[in-house]
Amino acid sequence: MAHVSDLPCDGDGICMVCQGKPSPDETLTCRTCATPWHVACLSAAPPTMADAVQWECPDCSLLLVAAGAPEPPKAAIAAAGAGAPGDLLAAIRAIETDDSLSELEKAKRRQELLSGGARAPEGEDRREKGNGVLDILDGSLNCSFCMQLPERPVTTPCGHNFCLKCFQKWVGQGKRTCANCRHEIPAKMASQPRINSALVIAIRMAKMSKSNSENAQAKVYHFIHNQNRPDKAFTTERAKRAGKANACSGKIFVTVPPDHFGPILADNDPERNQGVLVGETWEDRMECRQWGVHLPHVAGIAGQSSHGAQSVALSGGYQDDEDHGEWFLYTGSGGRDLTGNRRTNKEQCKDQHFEKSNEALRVSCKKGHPVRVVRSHKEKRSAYAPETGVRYDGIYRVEKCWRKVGIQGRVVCRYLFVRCDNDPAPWTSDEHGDRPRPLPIVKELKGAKDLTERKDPPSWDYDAEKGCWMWKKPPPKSRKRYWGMEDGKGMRRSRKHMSVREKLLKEFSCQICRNVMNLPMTTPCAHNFCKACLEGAFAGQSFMRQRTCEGRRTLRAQKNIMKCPSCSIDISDFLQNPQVNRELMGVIESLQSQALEEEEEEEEEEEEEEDENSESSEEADGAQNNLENDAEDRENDAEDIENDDAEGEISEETKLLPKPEAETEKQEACKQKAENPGNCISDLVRSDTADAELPVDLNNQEDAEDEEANMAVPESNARQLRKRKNCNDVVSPVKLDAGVATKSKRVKMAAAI
DNA sequence: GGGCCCGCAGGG
DNA sequence: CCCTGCGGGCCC
Repeated sequence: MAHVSDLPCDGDGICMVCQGKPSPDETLTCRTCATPWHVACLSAAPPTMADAVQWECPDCSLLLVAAGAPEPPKAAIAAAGAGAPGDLLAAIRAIETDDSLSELEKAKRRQELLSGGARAPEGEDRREKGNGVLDILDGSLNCSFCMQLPERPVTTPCGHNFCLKCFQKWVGQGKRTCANCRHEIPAKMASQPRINSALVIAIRMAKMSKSNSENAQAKVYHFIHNQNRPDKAFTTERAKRAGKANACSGKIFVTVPPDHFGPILADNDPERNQGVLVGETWEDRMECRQWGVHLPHVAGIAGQSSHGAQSVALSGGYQDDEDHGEWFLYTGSGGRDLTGNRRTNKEQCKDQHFEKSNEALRVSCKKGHPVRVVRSHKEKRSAYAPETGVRYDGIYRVEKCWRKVGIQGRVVCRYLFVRCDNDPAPWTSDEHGDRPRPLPIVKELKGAKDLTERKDPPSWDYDAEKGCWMWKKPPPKSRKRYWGMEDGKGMRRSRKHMSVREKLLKEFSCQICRNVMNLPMTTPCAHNFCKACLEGAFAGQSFMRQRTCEGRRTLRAQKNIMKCPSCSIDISDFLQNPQVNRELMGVIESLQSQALEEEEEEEEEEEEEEDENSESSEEADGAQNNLENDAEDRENDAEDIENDDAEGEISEETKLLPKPEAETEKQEACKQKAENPGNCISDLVRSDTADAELPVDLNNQEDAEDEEANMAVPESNARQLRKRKNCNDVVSPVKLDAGVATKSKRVKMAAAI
């Protein structure tokens, strides 16, 4: 708009344009948001006194043209309790003229209205609609610009949420204050906003309908021996230094061949029988590799020049990369000086050509193969990169590729990737995946050479009838052998519903105390913590990552430096006036009450079930596997059932524990078979403590027990692995310990909830 | 934060 | 067998 340079007065009455302090006569107060503005510095001051009374500041007039929204967001305004933009204004004026309200109350109401309206009425029964979380999202979360639920939400340090695009537009106009409360937006956030993934999950949870169909299918397939690989990458003995830098890459958990194209489905995931879900995050490339998503642990492109490329990693290695989420421009590899002992080098000294992995990507482009994409936290310039670790973002296709002179002056290979996945991307609150979209206009194509575009129909394409992306041609035949486990026992394990309590812990836990966030705050770097953790007990301190002697990662308080506990970015400014993210808090509160209700319901159901035949489930499972009828297998089946339940509802575990004999028997067997009996003893001890603590509310665990609490969720999984290993072959204690560590450290952010 | 160094997997 | 590689830990 015209008011690019317009800025209001700050909290101290200082004009943000001229830095002077105008007298009351020289200021104009917006009738909508009540912000004072310096008349002399306005690009368009009202012509008459009468106009001045009715004057509306540039920000508010901007609000009403709904920056960033293609059309007036009538629906959102309707949801906020007003019928049209005019009604919204009328509502604001009504607040202004209400003498019964104090200035503070007025401001509060104005903000409620502007941020999408007041919360749902207190007395309303949320469950009646069957959409508990959605109700609290009824406007309270909306972006102040477009009045819709934030699309790719970003959170300002003052705790207000906006769409990424609206925010960027605002910042692009030179605005450096929050559109809601006028707090300053840090320069770093203005230039590099990061999507608040916890909020994405919250919004999607709210939007998601309850009809989550479970598609548990079992299929027979071949396995090859993968037992001789440790679960975790481990340090070689001859390495001079410890750590993953000198590591073996670890066991591959999925049963896809290394040249598998497309998503990794439940059929190929005997560990969990759910496949790799969009949004799943791992600590590093090694762990990402273990789930078969992107195999090379240094290279960015996985592929063969004669076959095609299966996956790419975006981790900020090439400055030419350009990320727009649903589409991005990728740079090929090569042309760098890697002489000596270097593995990477930022400097490009040679031209790139379509050869090796660059050619592999071109093959995928020509054939229209699906390419898996992971983003790493190392990509700092992209708003779509995860805050931590490596995240699977789904399937993309290479629509075009070409060569051009890169930023460093040498020729680079370039690829246009466009997303085509059946699941929504981790940054969008859409419930559905991609639809075919027109190709973006790429400016640099003008100066491109060696342009390659697909001529034949793609092998992976959208089926309009079925409404999903799928193979339209047979996928390229694998030239390699399967990874995978020798036994198929994992296949019988069915995917369990995740309880609301578990979802809460998984998606909304504070990264300091590891409990569900209490008064959540979002840092400018888009990490979320409890208010108390950030400013209370740890006031004036910050944290640094540190390894314990066992190699576990902990957070240690570091005095006098205020760095984000998650990413070590300086957040001193934020900590001076940290604000709670009320919207996120609303979602968490609602989920907490939902969890309580769910748990109550389950207790009732359990009581009912107890009357029925308690042995039937075990019998039924045994019948499915009549080919393997020996006693050992029967025992393993029982174990699988137990572990399934342990991974599911927490309350289920307590229920199932009245089987102490079976448990002890197995432990005894393990003890005898394992080289180091200590593992099994600790196993016993561990399960004992877990049992003892389970009835306690997980939220109330002491900080000192953090590590134990951390272990509690993935433990059952790790325990099962260890048991299985112990019963199948003899494993050295080093490998066993390593297995536990991997499981406890893996960050999982399953997008499908 | 930058430089150095390491093992490893995979392509060719 | 050699070369390549958008890792990762540690030291400075």
